[in-house]
Amino acid sequence: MAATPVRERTRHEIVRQAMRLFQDRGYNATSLQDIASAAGCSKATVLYHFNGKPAVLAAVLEPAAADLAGLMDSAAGLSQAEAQEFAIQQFTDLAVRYRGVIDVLQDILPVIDEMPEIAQLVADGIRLTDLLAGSDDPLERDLAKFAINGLLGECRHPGERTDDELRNLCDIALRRILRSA
Amino acid sequence: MAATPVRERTRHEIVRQAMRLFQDRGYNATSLQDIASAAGCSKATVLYHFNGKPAVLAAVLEPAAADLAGLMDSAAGLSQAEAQEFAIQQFTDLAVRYRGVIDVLQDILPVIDEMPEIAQLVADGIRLTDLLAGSDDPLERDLAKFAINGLLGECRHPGERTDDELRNLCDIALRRILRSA
DNA sequence: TTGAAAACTGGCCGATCGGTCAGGAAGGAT
DNA sequence: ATCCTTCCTGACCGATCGGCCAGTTTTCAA
Repeated sequence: MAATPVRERTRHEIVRQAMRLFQDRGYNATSLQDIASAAGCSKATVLYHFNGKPAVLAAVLEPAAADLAGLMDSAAGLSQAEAQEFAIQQFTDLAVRYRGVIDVLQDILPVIDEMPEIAQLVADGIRLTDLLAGSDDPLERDLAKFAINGLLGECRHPGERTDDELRNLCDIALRRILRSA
Repeated sequence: MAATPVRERTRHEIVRQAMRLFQDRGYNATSLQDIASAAGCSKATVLYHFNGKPAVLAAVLEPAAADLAGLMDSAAGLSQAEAQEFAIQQFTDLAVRYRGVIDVLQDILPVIDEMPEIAQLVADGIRLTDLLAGSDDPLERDLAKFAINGLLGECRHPGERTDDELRNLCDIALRRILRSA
């Protein structure tokens, strides 16, 4: 088969279990041993495939980071008003699609600046906030940050809401707080 | 002097330094040794005055918890509409007054249910959410939770905003999202 | 001044953490 | 079957954590 399937299979299982555990207990409360046990391998194997615990986190966040980066590219040539509407729609969609992953971000925030592995994701997130603001007014920018914080918190406790319910809630909340409906 | 001033003096210094460190680095990233060093005593002394690390956290949160509890008492006999307006004003005020303490709560959230020491604070916080909703409509209740999450996040990074700026931002954001202005 | 209570401390404990390393097992091309 | 690469592991390391305890110092009322 293409390249080495065994390598990818193990890596994928590690990432899958890490995502599940990060969601359940948070990043800090999940040890490499926890991930290894859940993935059916040894802790040394996890560290063979990933260069440290932050690298595992980066792998977990990678699909969301890639989608967000693509989203920001698409918004490049838009006007401020267009970009805001685009951001509301696409970010709501992104939040729903990666609701579990977003949940993981919660207890990384205090040390997120010390994680070069996800610096691009953070940078894109900040740019998205600017788009959401739809204005250079400091108040509107703060409100956009307020909205994102609310949305991040709302993605916690997955399973309490269906995807459609979450999508609807996010859309309403963003439009109320951003005054663009 | 009244009772034992030496005891209270040490306890107070420990709590003061713990609050500062919890704000700066977060609860989990702050060790008992860090607190002890900052307070100018030994780790054993911290554990002599407080029955474990969660007890230190509870002491740090205590003033805010007491004010919140009093606030909930005051709202007892109000109508739903009155209670909502009351909640918006008082919670904004509370958030500003204890902005540092609220910041501390952030990285406790994943395990907040396993901390009996602050169960009352959590319970009052949930009741406050109900008041803010101003309605039994599930959507409005979710939006209230959304607003609280946004406000919690906004209290992060103290010092970037003055108290008045924060108060104004919270008031505007709450009224926009709760549709009660 | 004295002696008991309160306040405090150094040293130690078991557990757990992320991470390293030498070497064994598995797998595929020849 | 051979051999080299890839994959994987048990054992171990140093550091750090929260917490405990025996014993010392300080405080203060009698």
